[in-house]
Amino acid sequence: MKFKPQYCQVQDALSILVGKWKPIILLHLMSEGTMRYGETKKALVGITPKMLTSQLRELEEEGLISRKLYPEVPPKVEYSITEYGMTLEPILVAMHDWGTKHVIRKSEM
Amino acid sequence: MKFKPQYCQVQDALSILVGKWKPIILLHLMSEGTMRYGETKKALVGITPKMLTSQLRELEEEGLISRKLYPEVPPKVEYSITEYGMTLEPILVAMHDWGTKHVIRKSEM
DNA sequence: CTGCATCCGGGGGGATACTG
DNA sequence: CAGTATCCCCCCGGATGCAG
Repeated sequence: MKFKPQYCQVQDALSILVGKWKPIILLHLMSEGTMRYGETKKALVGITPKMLTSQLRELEEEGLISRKLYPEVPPKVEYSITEYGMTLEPILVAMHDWGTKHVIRKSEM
Repeated sequence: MKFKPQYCQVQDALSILVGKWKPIILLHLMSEGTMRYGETKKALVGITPKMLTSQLRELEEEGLISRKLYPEVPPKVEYSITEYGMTLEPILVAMHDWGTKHVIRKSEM
């Protein structure tokens, strides 16, 4: 094994992904490319506007996604993943694979 | 891209790894195999006994690590990673790789 | 040596209502 | 359409002290 835990930056990756909706937002943007606010809201069943906005803002501040505002009426905002955001793909893929293989049976608890 | 976000279990993996010290504890146990309580405490600079215990307990409850108590005086407790815990290795490796490549410059902020 | 008990503060996240 | 504004609760994580 080639870990050097003492120099471990695992926490950095984790801190970026922590947030109830962040990983799934990133996955959506990775596969869809670009999505509008309402589009994302429909995709994330159960999310409140406040949460969606805050999660998007934090992802944007980290440089993982970009926000493009069209000065129109009605308003139009598009979110897309950045190159930097794409670097997280291997992690999300690993988590996605793990999640599908090791389904947690919380419904039985 | 082969994601199906609507069936996404990414959150499951994330929820298991969330905890200030969990990833690094798992990495240590993955590389060392077995560690005593005090050994782990020395490895995790700055952790308090309470936190170490709580994180270990939660990892144990998830079935990721196992706890072996030796009824001796003084007490001796050994923690080791389980097979189930090892299934998280790809995720932690991915996060570790990402972390070392994309070092976050928070010290400059 | 390996914990548990207690007190405490901050913030992530939920529900609901309102706005340019 | 794309968000704000408020209120509120839970629980993570820190500090300190005690115990078998």
